[in-house]
Amino acid sequence: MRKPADAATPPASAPAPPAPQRGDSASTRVVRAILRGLYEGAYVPGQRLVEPDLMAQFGVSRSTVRESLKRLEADGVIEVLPYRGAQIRSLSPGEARDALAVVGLLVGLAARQAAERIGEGPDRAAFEDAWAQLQTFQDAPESFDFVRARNRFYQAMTRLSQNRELARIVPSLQVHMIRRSYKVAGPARFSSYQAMTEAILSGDAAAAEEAARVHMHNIAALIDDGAA
Amino acid sequence: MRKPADAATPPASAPAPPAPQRGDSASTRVVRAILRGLYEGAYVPGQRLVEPDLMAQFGVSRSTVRESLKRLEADGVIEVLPYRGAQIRSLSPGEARDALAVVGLLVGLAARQAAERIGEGPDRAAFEDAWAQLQTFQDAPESFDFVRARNRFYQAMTRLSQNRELARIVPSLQVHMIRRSYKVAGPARFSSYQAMTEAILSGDAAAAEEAARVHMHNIAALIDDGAA
DNA sequence: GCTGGCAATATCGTCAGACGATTTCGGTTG
DNA sequence: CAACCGAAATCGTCTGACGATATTGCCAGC
Repeated sequence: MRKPADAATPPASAPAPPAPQRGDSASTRVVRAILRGLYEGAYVPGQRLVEPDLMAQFGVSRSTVRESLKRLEADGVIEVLPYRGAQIRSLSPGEARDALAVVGLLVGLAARQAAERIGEGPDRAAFEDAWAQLQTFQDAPESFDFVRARNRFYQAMTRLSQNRELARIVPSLQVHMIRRSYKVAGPARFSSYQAMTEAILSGDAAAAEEAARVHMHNIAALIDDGAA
Repeated sequence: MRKPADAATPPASAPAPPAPQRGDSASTRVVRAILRGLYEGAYVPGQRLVEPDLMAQFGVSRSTVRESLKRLEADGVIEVLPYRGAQIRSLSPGEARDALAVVGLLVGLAARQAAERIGEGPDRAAFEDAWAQLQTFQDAPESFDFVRARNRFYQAMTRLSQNRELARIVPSLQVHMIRRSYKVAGPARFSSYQAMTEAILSGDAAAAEEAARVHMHNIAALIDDGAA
């Protein structure tokens, strides 16, 4: 339908069925479907997302497609250039390291404030739930559902921090971590999460911040090993 | 035209003329006009932004209005609730302090990386220009143009850091600082900027980061004085 | 054969109008 | 006076269209 294709259009086929998701809004469904497609490899960095194609693939109008693209752009998943459309952002190893430096600072702040304010809100139970959920993936292979559980874990932590600015920004950072799957043995990874969680639940702000930074530092080291 | 008004609709009149700005896209003009209106007090926190009103005020279609609202939401200027429209975000003193903690971390990182990478790119001249521009406001009263100059200063610094993640996020933080005008004597404020600039230009990463944190810490102190 | 320029095409930004969904408001009723 | 219910307001989405801009392919000239 379109030109032979652009720089990158490898998978060729539709990324996912019209998404049998819940009764969310149409643009939410499209966003989620694209994120899942991204994780599953249906979209690759640099690939262009053309509005007419997305209309056909998801069976929605251009209004909805454009709304979805705006949201994905706000989350840093795609780049939109005027009159040149949207494309999946690609992260070089150096950019991934830079992004992790940012994530590390903010997650560290979230962890610290969460520990400081652990007693104030009714969100403690939600955080414990998110942690329990995350743990169920300990021995499971990396999957999109694990990524979602991890995001919910960070979201619960951020909510615990009661810092609305963090709540606004952190979601837009988590998404990056969808793409690079950091191949690390389950227990090794989970020890970081566990340290963070325990420090937060016990109200030890300094330990919580430290655990978050160590965690991000470890991931950064993995990136350097994997592609440097 | 609408109901007698909502929780807050004080200024009543249109915030600004259709904006005789440059040849940017329509949604860009609307975004800028709303930001200016926000600074000039035409919009107050909590005020609702109703799409039909904005269509009339700026003479654009609803597509454009919605596009603009999405951008303002991504920048944290407004909040959009499903089926209930957009409203100017209000920041309590506590939330302002939280937001400043976030800004402080990120600007600190930007300053540090800018100092580390000062020699690499061709952006040094742009940063010096932005600093020179900012200095012209040293003895001028606080104005929207000053805010824009300050934003360009931070943007230049962020570009200098060559950290694309920061480049993506920092703009969405600057906007907050439009609203609370921190009443502080010119020279006192500018000494912070000067310290940051000199540290960056001389490549002193630690000093640059420290200067940025001190600057944000000072602002936070002003907030606590002003409304605590 | 290669390069520059121009026309055709693809795609985007914006506009106009419409309809159902959801919330909110105001009046009626018990 | 409080709960209920209908009307209005507003939003989310759809359809179709037009000009603006970028990209592509073709052709002429060197």
